[in-house]
Amino acid sequence: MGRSPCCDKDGVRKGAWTPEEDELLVQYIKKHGCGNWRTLPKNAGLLRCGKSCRLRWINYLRPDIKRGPFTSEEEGKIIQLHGMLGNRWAAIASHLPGRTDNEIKNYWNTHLKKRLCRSGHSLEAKEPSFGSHRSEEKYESSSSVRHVIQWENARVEAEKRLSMELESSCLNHSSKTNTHSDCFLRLWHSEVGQSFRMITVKKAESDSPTSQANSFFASMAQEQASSCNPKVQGTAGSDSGSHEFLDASDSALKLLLDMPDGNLGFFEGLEQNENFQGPLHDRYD
DNA sequence: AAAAGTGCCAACCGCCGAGTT
DNA sequence: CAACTCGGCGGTTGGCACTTT
Repeated sequence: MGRSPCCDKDGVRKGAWTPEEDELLVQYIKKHGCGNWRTLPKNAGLLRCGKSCRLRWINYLRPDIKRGPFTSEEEGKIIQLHGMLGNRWAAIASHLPGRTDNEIKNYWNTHLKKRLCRSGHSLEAKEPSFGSHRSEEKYESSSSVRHVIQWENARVEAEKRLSMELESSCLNHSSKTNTHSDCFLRLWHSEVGQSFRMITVKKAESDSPTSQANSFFASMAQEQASSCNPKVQGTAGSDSGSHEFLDASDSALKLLLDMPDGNLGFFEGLEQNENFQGPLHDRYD
């Protein structure tokens, strides 16, 4: 079931788009819409492959594209969403109107990732470089977002360690890994992790003056919780239900939120807890 | 002033899932 | 049911702009 190339390599232009090409593409789409990307370049008189046209339109020419630097609110959203969704740029972009997945991916790789790595183990101790921009100061001051960054760092580290461990366990023909890192990942995907995300949202709502913009996180978290865990699904729709759920995990979450950086020893005890059964159990066991 | 190094981002590439034939 | 097309996605890269030496 091989996949043929989307266009003939011969006679197809590559590289940067010229203003003339942009104009042709915009005019064509304005007139006819973007129905079939494969035939579009031919019909529009462009020597480009359909994919290239689609990308150019989506990432650059679309009228609703938002230009200019990312706001601190957008940065915060990206960090939180990346913490929840990982590298699912399209999903992240769908929550940031006017921003493209490519733009967000680039922004993450060139700015946010480096910043998070740099701040890595010293988030509590303010580094001068970290707080050099006003936007950074703003979200650094939000404890909820700071906690998400902590979690994001820990999660990325854990994923890294886990992949190394899985690799070495494959080499050693060992069937099971029960380590620090997958302990963290299970916690992240467990009810406790999910409720942490929800509480973070609630905190963000009350911390920030732009609570309306943050309210979408609540639904995101609910969505995540219900899709990840059937136990949560039953209560996801009702306010009272979700409150009960939050109350039940409250003490554990207080511990989590106040946990000093890198102190994963806390998780060891939770492994005994029956609630601490995230989807990763199925995934890695 | 020029070479080397670095950062950034637009665009490409290859893979995947859904839909169609 | 297999073969195929298409749109979409995420990872990667080429080249330009800027900074440093």
